[in-house]
Amino acid sequence: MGAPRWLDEREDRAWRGYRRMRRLLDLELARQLTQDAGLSEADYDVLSDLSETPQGRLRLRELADRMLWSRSRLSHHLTRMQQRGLVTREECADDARGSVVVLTPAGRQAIGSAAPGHVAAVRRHLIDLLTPAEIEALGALTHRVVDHLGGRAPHPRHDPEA
Amino acid sequence: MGAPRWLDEREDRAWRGYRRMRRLLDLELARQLTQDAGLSEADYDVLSDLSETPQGRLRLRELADRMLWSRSRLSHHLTRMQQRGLVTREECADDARGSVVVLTPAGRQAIGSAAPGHVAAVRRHLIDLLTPAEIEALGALTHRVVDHLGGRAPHPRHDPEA
DNA sequence: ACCCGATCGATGACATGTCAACGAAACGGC
DNA sequence: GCCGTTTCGTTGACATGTCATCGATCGGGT
Repeated sequence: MGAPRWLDEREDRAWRGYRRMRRLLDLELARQLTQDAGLSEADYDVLSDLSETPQGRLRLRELADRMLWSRSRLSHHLTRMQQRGLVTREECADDARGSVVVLTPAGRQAIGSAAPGHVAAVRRHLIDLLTPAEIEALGALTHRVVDHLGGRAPHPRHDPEA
Repeated sequence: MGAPRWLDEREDRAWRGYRRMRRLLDLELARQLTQDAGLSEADYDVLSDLSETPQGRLRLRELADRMLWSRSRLSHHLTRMQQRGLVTREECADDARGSVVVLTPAGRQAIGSAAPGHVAAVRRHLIDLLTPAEIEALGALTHRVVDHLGGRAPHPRHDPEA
């Protein structure tokens, strides 16, 4: 590679802003969730994805893929959530290797009461600060990047080699 | 609070896109850094911030604040980086409590050889996928959010109480 | 039916991040 | 100067994430 093309002033501003926003937003949303609902962001995401399915049940593998988590991470995390009574595991009917993650009533309750406050915080600290055009632009740009990156294997897998 | 104002379709698209982009970009950049330079993103950020100062030296507290890290996290991380010879600690002349983090030659070397590849990856997977208008918008919007959130205490401190 | 490679999920060792507590030093009112 | 408060950085216990590995099962080719 020749001389590296550094970021110009505008690019640098966008990149730094992005990273700083990321961090601050994370801290604030995590703080809000813990305080108001006793959930971590990870907990919230698991419950949220589960509750978006009609039955509140998903194969572990399916859930991991949707969340872009490793199966290992999800397995560990579910063990902890299970101990708190938010989810349970069931054996999978059509695949004896698999297990199904199931939302418990307590889990439904938890996500139900956490969601309004969380969404309000997302609005207060992000969405409501943006113009409609910016929201549109953010949607477009992030999805473009996701499509660009998403083509690759969903997980840290060794690429097929060049 | 009354009925929660959920996100409408466009807002939801932006929010989900943001979170997915975040995750994918992280995975890819971390992969690239580890593979090509043997550094984690955390390592890179520490070295990067240090190398942006004229002397390659910063008070621990100052560095932690810039990075939005807790002092504890930074202290732990520096211990590990120190063992790898990337940084050292020196006593602080004007404040006997303090310590100064100093970039070693090896640290300079590391960031120097990692930077081109890292910037190239940032371009390839983000910046170069955006139009100039989008870069401008991203810069504006992120900085607005940062200003909004940044007013609060830089760290998980108990708020002065209402 | 049988193999062989791939997939599923769990697990343990280890890396990293958080949180509360600490001792030392600095600051500020008196 | 002295005392109480705050700040600085470190530390240890613990929570969380990663990575390599495992046993079980699945599935396709023959």
